Amino acid sequence: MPSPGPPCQSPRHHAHDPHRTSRRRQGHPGGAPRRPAPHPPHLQRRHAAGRGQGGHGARRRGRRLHEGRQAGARRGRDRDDPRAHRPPRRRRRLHARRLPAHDPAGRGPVGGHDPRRLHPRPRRPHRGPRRADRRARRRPPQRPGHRPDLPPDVRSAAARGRRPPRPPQGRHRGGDPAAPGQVPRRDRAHRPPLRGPGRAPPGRRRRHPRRGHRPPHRRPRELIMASYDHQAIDARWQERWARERTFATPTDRTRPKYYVLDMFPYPSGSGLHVGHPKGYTATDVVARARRMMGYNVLRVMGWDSFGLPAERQAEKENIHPRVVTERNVATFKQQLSRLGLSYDWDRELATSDPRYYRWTQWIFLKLWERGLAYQAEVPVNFCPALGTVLANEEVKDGKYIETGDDVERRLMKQWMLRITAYADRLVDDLDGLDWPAGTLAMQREWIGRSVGANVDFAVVGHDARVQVFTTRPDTLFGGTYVVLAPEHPLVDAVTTAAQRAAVAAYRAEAGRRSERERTSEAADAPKTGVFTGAYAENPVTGQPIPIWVADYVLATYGTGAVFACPAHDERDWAFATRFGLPIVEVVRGGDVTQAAYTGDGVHVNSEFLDGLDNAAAIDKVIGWLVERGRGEKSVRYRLRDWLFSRQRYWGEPFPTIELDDGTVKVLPEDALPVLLPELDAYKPTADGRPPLARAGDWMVTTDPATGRPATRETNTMPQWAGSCWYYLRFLSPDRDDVAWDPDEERYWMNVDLYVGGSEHATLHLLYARFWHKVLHDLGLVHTREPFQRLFHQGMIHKPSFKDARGKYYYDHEVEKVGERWVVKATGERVETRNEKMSKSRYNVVNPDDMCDEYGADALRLYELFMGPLEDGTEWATDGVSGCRRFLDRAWRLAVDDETGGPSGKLADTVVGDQRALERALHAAIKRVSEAVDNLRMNVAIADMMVFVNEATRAATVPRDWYEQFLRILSPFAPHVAEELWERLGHRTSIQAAPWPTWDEAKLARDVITIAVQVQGKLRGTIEVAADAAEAEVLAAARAEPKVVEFLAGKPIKREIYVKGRLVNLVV
RNA sequence: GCGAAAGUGGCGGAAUUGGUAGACGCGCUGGAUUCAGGUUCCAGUGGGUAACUCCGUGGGGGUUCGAGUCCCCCCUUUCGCACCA
Repeated sequence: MPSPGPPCQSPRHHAHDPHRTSRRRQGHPGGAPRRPAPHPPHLQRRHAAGRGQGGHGARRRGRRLHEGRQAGARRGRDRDDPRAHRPPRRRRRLHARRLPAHDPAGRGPVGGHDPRRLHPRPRRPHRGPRRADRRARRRPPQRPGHRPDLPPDVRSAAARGRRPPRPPQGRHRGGDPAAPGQVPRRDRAHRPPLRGPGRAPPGRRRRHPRRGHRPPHRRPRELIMASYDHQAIDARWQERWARERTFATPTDRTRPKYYVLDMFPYPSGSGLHVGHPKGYTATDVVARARRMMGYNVLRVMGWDSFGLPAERQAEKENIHPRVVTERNVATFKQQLSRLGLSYDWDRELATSDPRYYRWTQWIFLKLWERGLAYQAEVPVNFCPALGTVLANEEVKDGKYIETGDDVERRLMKQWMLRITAYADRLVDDLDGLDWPAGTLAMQREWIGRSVGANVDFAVVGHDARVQVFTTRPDTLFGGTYVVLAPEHPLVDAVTTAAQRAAVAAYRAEAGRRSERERTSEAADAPKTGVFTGAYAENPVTGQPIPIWVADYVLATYGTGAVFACPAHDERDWAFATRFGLPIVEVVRGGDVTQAAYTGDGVHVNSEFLDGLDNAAAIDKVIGWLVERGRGEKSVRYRLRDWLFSRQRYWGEPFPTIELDDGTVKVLPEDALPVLLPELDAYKPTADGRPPLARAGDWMVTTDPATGRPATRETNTMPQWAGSCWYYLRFLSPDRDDVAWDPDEERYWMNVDLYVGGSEHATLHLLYARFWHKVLHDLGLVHTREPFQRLFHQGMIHKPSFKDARGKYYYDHEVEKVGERWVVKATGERVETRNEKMSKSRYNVVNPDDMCDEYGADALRLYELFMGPLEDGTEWATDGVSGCRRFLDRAWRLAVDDETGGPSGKLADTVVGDQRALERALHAAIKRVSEAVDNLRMNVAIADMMVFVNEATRAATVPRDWYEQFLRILSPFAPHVAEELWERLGHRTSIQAAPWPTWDEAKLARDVITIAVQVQGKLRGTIEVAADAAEAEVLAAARAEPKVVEFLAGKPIKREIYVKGRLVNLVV
């Protein structure tokens, strides 16, 4: 898909972050191998870091040094990196001990003594940076992420960024000069010196994030405690999953299948931001849960890797687009890998790989064979800035939707695909799909099928007829004039001498206005037009009516001519009123002197149509016209054929040649793939031909059939081509003899769940459906539609800061002064808006940073916890830490903070009355199970939190219940879940454990609370047995003291009882 | 302009689809633990009020015993479409 998150796309964005680009370049000299090595991500990382001098960590640190006053302190702390001189392991371990949680009930693993007494130096969680440290570093006032306090938002810097230190707790700090409100808590200068050598350095990982600088040996396992070591655990399980091929696609065919697919990304140079993984995480939860539920799951990832940005970047750096692409893919893959997504990486594919695009070319041959591909001299949208043509769909308001570059009309010979031949099926087959209603509507609208009639109007005094298309032939009796588009071929012929000058002037004027102006200036602009002096004969009344020329009639739609019925069409009404043309009512229902009436109604003034409603009148009049040869039924579409060529290098070459006599023919299948030639430049040639024309040797060829000289096509296919069928290639990506294996296709298709952004609602999804239907007609796929269920994840937003010139700033470059935001350096005012995250808006949050700091599981949870999957929400890094705390609590249920061993909290049996805990467990199982279907992940996570809170409060937790919980947690937080599962003694992956089931009976309560209302207002609650009879409940309600008070002795007129919910007493 | 969706605490969001508004998380307040920061744990947290209570789901009407939920009008935001005959 060209643009997963549109903004990452444009090459101009690269310029904004030279650090990153250069860092990447250093880290991956020569790009990454195409078939990635099977190394787990963390290992790859190490390699990468090892290669670049200094490694990425150093580089990044260097960058941060510029970021403000925190830098000095940070650097200082780096210097006494305690890891440099670690104490012997044993001692470390003692220091690393975590205090046992306070146990109010006096039970638990605390034992007879308090280790604190033995160790004057308190230990702190060994793992995981402490929150304050993180916060301080992560978002010093000048750091990004820190300004959630947008103008309307009151939780401002005062509350967060500039929060005063906690007031002294008692007298210790009574005399502290650092009085509350004066000294930012994060100011390290005021911190007492801390921690001995055993202390784990807080924030360590942040300063030496993933690349390089890893400690020479791994932290011993027993030290992984209360706050679990996410770095070690994430890496360990990712490595293990890769080694054991845990997510390999199953080959047995006895189980039901589930094909869950993410819209594959265009690997832009900007890398991922936290907006990308939202959909991927959701599908990962579905995939992991479905596996546990016994499904064979196909879960794959690939790259939509042809495309303009790589080509432009290649020009800029003077390297091959392939190199740029490989570099970007390596970055994307590395970032994705850290999230622990359960892809079968063996099936990774890239559309720019000749092994892939060979088959894209092959499908083109099929389209050709079916007569669906043709060349035509057509007016195209040419974008001079890009040097290429664009499909209609890629142009909006005269600009390229991706970059905003201007687009103009030109006549050029182009490849076209006859998608219009499938228009009806593309509309009709939408009916069986489980897609968002809005997307279905957009597709229907885009295809724009309208059913109506072609009607012929004879021109008075000429041997010519004007054919019009109309959806309302029933209003022909109200047709009081005819309008031709300015470009209509009959204009010249019919215009009278007297009107010739006026018409010519009008046409010249209309010609000067671009199509864009004419359409986008919209319906509200006053209508313009000019009379031709000619008349046409109304085919039903026989009356002569004037012929006008007006640009509200489009030359490109229908027949370029309409008959006007001002009484029942708003545009005609506006035009007729302006130019004093007659308005004749033919459908009752409105006041046509005031406005057009477009609704249904009884026909009048219409002779043989009188008394009929719209539908019946339409039928009847068409029959009447057909009988007399004056018209016919007709269906028109807004959809046009698909302009399928681009004047670019980095795309699929067409498998076609042109012979010396101008004949165009396709190459045979065995000539595939037609490889892209190597070039030394990727710009168009001096004479304006596409870049491929630079490859003289490649271009000149012979017709394999006849041996005659021929030239190759120098256009390439658009980026949509590769994404039209990738879901099929995933079925057998390693086969070179077929595009996909038919048996695999029969088993796996169609895609059960397809998740991606709504920006593809029309383009990609329409094109892919079109190809799929062609393949279906060829017997190559067995389903009519490719994507049974579609879901759009919402966009993630963050505040952006922009000055009057449109320049964006990072949030650490601005500050809030009073109610306004200004640039720190210059004091210039900036405007702030919540915008979708993108590199170009300087408001991205990098998932790598989140993984470093909170771990992949916390990030995954937060992505889904933020809100409904389909909604856009504002990113709040604090929310990630909340999810991390939830995981920590879940961890502590099983793992003792003190020893790193079993917590002792897990019991073999139920102890006492634990029905509340059991209810929470079953509620969570139910909610999570349902979420796998309805994708309401946020509430599912909330219910798991309830269980953990409940379990934390409990003295003991039945081990079996805890394990059930771990299993439902595992799709969301797989690393932690696997680790805990293993620590509980399981040898096999939690992925192999069956999905737990819930019991509705366990969700019930014996005693329920009933709300009691008087006059509909809540006055009290009563507790009754769940199975209490109505009379009993009502009696209890009437007896409730508060209720008695509000009844005030008045007679009860009515008693309403909603079982299990409430009682309402009406007096 | 047309169409669709949505407006709920300081914030992100719940609410069994007409039945106790504010689940869960963030933030905040207090307490315990701590030399201390942090962590962890406990308690609190829609607004007004000393309290009784009253007011609260964008605004205004309405239906109903009962409305965040249904109906009508208006406002705002987001996304589509933009003279498609």
